[in-house]
Amino acid sequence: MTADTRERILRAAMELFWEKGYQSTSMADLFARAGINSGSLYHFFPGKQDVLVAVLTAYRDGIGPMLLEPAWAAESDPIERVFALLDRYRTLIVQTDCTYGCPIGSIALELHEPDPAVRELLAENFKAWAQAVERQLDAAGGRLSADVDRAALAEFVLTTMEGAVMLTRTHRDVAYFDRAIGQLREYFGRLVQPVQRTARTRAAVAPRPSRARPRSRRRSPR
Amino acid sequence: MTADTRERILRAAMELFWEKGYQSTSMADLFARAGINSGSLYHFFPGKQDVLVAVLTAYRDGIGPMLLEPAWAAESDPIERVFALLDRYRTLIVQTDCTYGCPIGSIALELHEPDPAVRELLAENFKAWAQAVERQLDAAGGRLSADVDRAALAEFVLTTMEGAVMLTRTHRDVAYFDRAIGQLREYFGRLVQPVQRTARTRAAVAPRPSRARPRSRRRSPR
DNA sequence: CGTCCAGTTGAATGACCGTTCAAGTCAACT
DNA sequence: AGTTGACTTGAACGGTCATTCAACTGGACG
Repeated sequence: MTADTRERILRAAMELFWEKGYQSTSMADLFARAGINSGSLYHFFPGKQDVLVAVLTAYRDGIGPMLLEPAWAAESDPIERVFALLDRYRTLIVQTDCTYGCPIGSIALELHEPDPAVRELLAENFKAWAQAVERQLDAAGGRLSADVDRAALAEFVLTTMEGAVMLTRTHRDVAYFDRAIGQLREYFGRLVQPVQRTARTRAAVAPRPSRARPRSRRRSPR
Repeated sequence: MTADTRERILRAAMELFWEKGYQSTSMADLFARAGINSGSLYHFFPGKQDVLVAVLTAYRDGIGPMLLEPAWAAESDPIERVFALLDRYRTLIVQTDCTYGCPIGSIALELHEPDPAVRELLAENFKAWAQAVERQLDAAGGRLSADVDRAALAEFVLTTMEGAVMLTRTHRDVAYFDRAIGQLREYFGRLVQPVQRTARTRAAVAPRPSRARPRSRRRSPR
């Protein structure tokens, strides 16, 4: 009632595409979730794909205020901020019982021959994410040795996150996510001061035990 | 004619699920590609999902003879074999103009609430892949320092590959794959002899320039 | 009050979906 | 020659899909 119809449609679409994917979400699903009739939706959007475009645009524009800033509020250390961001995904995964993952990644793999506009928006989402991580790596300054390619490393964080989410969802077990992030931490730990490392600098960046990470390798206690 | 009908269906399904995904492949597509009528398919399979189960079973059973052994035939060094395997995926990606990826990964993300049988087969495919890599890491013996968790590292190789394929397909640019594998190589290079490393051992495992990797970071020359 | 029009209603549409099945073919066996 | 049964044919079925549209609502404006 209070909410603008177009916005209700957008919110419903974001939820449903995340829950069931784009293709598996029917227009009837959308009408029901948004509490509208078909005509209302088609008054605002020419078709289903245009809803997707609007959703991906909203995601792209919301990455900063909705995802990054909350993730970084609690941490000031740039490298720990990156892992805090990853931990936000972990929280979402756990909250949804390992059934939902990254909404962008799901759609990216779901559409095999996407419309150019859609593909470009998917790419922009990934780029915005990676560039935000890259900015944190830049902020880490000398902590990362000079020969580290910040952009490639930031992209690698995204690659790891997306792969980890896929394995986690498939196995329905967060332990896969935790092990992947653990390996990424291990990598980061070794990217700092590779030649001469003192006890001080190692302690500052080495993988530190985060809460409740299961010790067993192949299976989490469930 | 010569081929068994069931096998023709299976081959057609593997092709189509790889090309268009599971959900986007219609039964009519399957009939046409296999050159049969609907009744014939339903004589061998109760329904569409059972075709998927058969496909995933075939993938699982074919990982060794169809994927790993060819990839490892040319390489004897265990660690280089892992990267040779990754390079096979690279070849497939390039051959399909960055439109197809890992068939298992696509299906894994496409199905949001898969039948338990399907999910189990997806998991088995991932496990078989990671365990094969793990066996190579084991074969590397002392080359990897003792405190490296072989299983977790092998799983991380899979995570990286799947994430890399996703970014590559989205951007339609192999450079994303190459950069991800480059980071993985960097990681591997630093996992060998972390305390004392001689010029000999470093040269043996350090990232080596593989053919035709573009120098520019963000964009491949296309 | 009359006009207008952005926004809404919800039944209808045609295309396509996975699946069914009665009828047919043909090689193998008695 | 007759019977069986695995395999094939292809039209047909009911359901769901995205989309359409003529009719309706209600506030804004002159």
